[in-house]
Amino acid sequence: MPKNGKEEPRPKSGQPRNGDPVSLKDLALHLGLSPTTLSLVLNDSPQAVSIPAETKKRIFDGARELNYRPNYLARSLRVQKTNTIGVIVPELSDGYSAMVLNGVESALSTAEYFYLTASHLHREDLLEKLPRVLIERQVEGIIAVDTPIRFTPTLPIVNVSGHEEIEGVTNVVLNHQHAAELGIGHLYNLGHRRIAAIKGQDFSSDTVIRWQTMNDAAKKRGISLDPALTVQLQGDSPSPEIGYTAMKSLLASGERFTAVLAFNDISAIGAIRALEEMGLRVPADVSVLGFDDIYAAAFHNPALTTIRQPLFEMGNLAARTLLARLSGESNGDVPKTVGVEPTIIVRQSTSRVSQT
Amino acid sequence: MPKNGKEEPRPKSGQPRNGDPVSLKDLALHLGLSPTTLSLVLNDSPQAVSIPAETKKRIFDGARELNYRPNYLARSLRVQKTNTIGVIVPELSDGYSAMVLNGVESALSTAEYFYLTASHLHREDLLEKLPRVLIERQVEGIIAVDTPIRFTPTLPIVNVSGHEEIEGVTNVVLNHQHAAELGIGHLYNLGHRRIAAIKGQDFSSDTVIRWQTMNDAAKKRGISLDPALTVQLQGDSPSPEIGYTAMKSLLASGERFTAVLAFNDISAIGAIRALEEMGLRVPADVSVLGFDDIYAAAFHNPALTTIRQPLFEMGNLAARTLLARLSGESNGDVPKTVGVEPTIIVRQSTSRVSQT
DNA sequence: ACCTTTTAGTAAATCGTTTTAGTAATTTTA
DNA sequence: TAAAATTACTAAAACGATTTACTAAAAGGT
Repeated sequence: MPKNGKEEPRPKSGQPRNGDPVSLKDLALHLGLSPTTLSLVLNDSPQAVSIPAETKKRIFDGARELNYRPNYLARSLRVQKTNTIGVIVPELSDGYSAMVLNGVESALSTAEYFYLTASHLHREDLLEKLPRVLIERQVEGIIAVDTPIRFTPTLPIVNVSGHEEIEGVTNVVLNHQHAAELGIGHLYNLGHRRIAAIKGQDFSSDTVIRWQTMNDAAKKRGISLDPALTVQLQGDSPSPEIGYTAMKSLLASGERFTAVLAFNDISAIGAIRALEEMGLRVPADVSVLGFDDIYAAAFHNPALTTIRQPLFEMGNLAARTLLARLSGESNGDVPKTVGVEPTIIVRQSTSRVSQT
Repeated sequence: MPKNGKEEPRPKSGQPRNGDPVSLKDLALHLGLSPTTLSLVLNDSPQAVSIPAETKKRIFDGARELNYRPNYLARSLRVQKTNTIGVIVPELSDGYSAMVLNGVESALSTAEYFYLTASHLHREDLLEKLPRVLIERQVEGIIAVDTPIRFTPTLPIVNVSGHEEIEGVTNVVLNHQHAAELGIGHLYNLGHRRIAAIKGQDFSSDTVIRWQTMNDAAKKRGISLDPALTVQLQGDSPSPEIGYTAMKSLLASGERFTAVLAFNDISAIGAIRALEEMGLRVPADVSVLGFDDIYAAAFHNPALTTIRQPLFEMGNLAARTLLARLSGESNGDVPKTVGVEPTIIVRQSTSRVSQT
């Protein structure tokens, strides 16, 4: 027969059994001690040295018995620290963001940080609103992925694939010049001179720099990327569809080319489909170079030659950089950029230009 | 010349300009009003009717001017509501989780909820720990994705592709029986009788039920899935690699078959590579049936015939179900399961069994 | 002219922790 | 044996909101 008169079965919807959560005060009452003592002991504070081991044990046992769980909200409010950051991505299902997030999480989890994710879907209103609501939720910093910064930073920001120089923002960037050298160099060395290109969408952070560095690398070799051989991805679907559509429209123009520089692997895969529907063989008739090296790249048919961008690493680095800024171990200085290196993975979608 | 003596430039590391955030008290002081009044007005509480429009305007203007942002922690603590849920997934980069998450987010954002994501990486310690720390962070409910429930629910849980019946847990499940009928039916109707199968890993929630329903569907047609033609995926890489390895080992056994039932599209893609390396053509010599219908499936070479699982929809439904339970609009009842239907997408990786 | 109602607010309690500043009892030191 | 130090705790003030219960002044009703 239970004797505590407090127990009114509060019928709260959806919740399975087990009454309301027990607070520190509840536990203190139950043990006949003050909340202060419990807090000191449970957090192993230096002031707890004077508490005898027996009392400590009583406290730990009581906590386990009553299934005490500290309320992180209350704690965070008091200590002014949430161990939470915000992550803003364009969209989750595009593979790119997921890989970066994976790296972010890996770095955060070892630091006991959590993160709130928000997708802006390229909508201007969300680009303005999401940082605000994340800040209201007291995130300590924000990692943006392939996302333009449309607000004035009031806390540490790290932007993966960001290229704008903004006070308070650290950009994690690929060495695009090197990437272009690898890509153009590879095609050039295989004898390709008329190279078609699929540019990224305007909303993609990398579109401009990629286009520029690719052009530079081409010029350096005495060739150029002909505007007549260039198409741009349209729409924000994460499917190969848009690469397919882009290549279709290029093919419709009747221009001739021996290689295609795709903005990413996804669009390369779409482009290959379009080429093959036209009766063109990859790589025999046209070489296709991807970018990113997503999981599917190695197993596509033909396996994609691609420029590998270390997405996990970039996310990981972004998180580590942010944590360093938060912990103050970077003593106050905000790196403008941190860089990562691309590599070229040569597979079956590119080959020497045919001799005919 | 600034005259407020309060302004000591607190040199906090990493933070760009702009002093400490302004609290309600700060704003109240600045306006010569009490925090109470501001709170009433800013939240448009019924008691604010007696506050004249002019004062209201003063408050709103002041809030904008000082860039006041309510502290969500404090608010949540007081009103005992966080508008936050936890999401537990095996891993982020496997495509499956990302698609589901996308659906989850879509449903949550319209309800002004945010979510904390955590990956358990199939580690037992994390399966036990993650729910606990999420609960400490006062999430109102948890969505688990393809994840075993290793704890006693004390708050509403929705498990996407969960199959255990647990008090307090709603499972969002595919109609696996229907899926098996579609899959086996399709292959059977094309004349296939010796069907190889790639089973999922033991840690995948769907492995058992899928295997069972596929066997049932086969039996119903007077055939059976021969254990000698069955292999299981090994390892937790989200790459086609493991499908490739599985198929390699099956081929090494020398058994003959005309079709392969893959656990998912990713492994189907790996399997196709292994088959082609053996000189077997897909679908001419062997038909391959995928599962999921990920973005890459339609653009693979050959395009994958696959059983579509509406992952976005499942995530969306999971979130909507959880929100309904939280809001109490489901008045307390906890649906054991909510179901979604598969469809078969016939493309180029399956064909009529050859007449030879 | 008195009572009631409305207007325009405010003080204080509260959410669940952490932390600062004590205190009373005991033990140690001089 | 008195002063100082240690031991074992606790009361109360934060953190930044929301909310309940007030109050004082003005307006309205009769």
